[in-house]
Amino acid sequence: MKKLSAQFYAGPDVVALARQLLGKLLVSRFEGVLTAGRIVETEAYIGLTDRASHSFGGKRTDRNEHMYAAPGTAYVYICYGMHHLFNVVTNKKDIPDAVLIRALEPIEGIDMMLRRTGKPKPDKTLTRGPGNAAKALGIFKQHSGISLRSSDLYIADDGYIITNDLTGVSKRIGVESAGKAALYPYRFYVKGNPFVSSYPKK
DNA sequence: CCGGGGATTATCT
DNA sequence: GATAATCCCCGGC
Repeated sequence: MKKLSAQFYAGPDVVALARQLLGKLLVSRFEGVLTAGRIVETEAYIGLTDRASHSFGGKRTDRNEHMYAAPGTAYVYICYGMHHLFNVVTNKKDIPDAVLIRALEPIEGIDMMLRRTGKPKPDKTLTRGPGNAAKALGIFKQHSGISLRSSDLYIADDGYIITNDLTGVSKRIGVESAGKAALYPYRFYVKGNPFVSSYPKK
């Protein structure tokens, strides 16, 4: 099991990277406690040209500043006033592409995840959805800007493979107001996995 | 299982 | 003052 390389995050195609992050392990080691989850759902945001992105058109504010950081940086922001959402910055510095981690399958440190989320016992809602996933790993807005090559928060490859026939693709969730961009097929998920936040309607 | 609506506040206009 | 890359609970089927 090894941390993803700086070169991985520097890839120029954020949509391809979102697909490749499926099956990887997101690991946090805050306060000496290891918690880890397998990534089972992601979404790509193409910073400059994607109306659903916080950095569309080159918009740059205090809130989204870390989208412009070096590849392999964490971008965490608060949504709906209460949820902390974790993203992986990719491409080059000053190109604000990012991948939103939408769901995890709990792997390690489940007791700690329960304590953080206040849930009485593990169930499929523990790490389902981007707000829950970040909460279970103890990721908050204050972690925005830290490197994913650090020892506190990183993504690792343990050799687990998500085959193409297990990979689902759909439009992104919660971006209805983004016009045409709302229909782009930039969401990837592991078919049949109970921690995936939702499945496309028939 | 599915859809509707309230919660709750940082951020931007 | 309005909006938001969400979640949970509730009711209906």
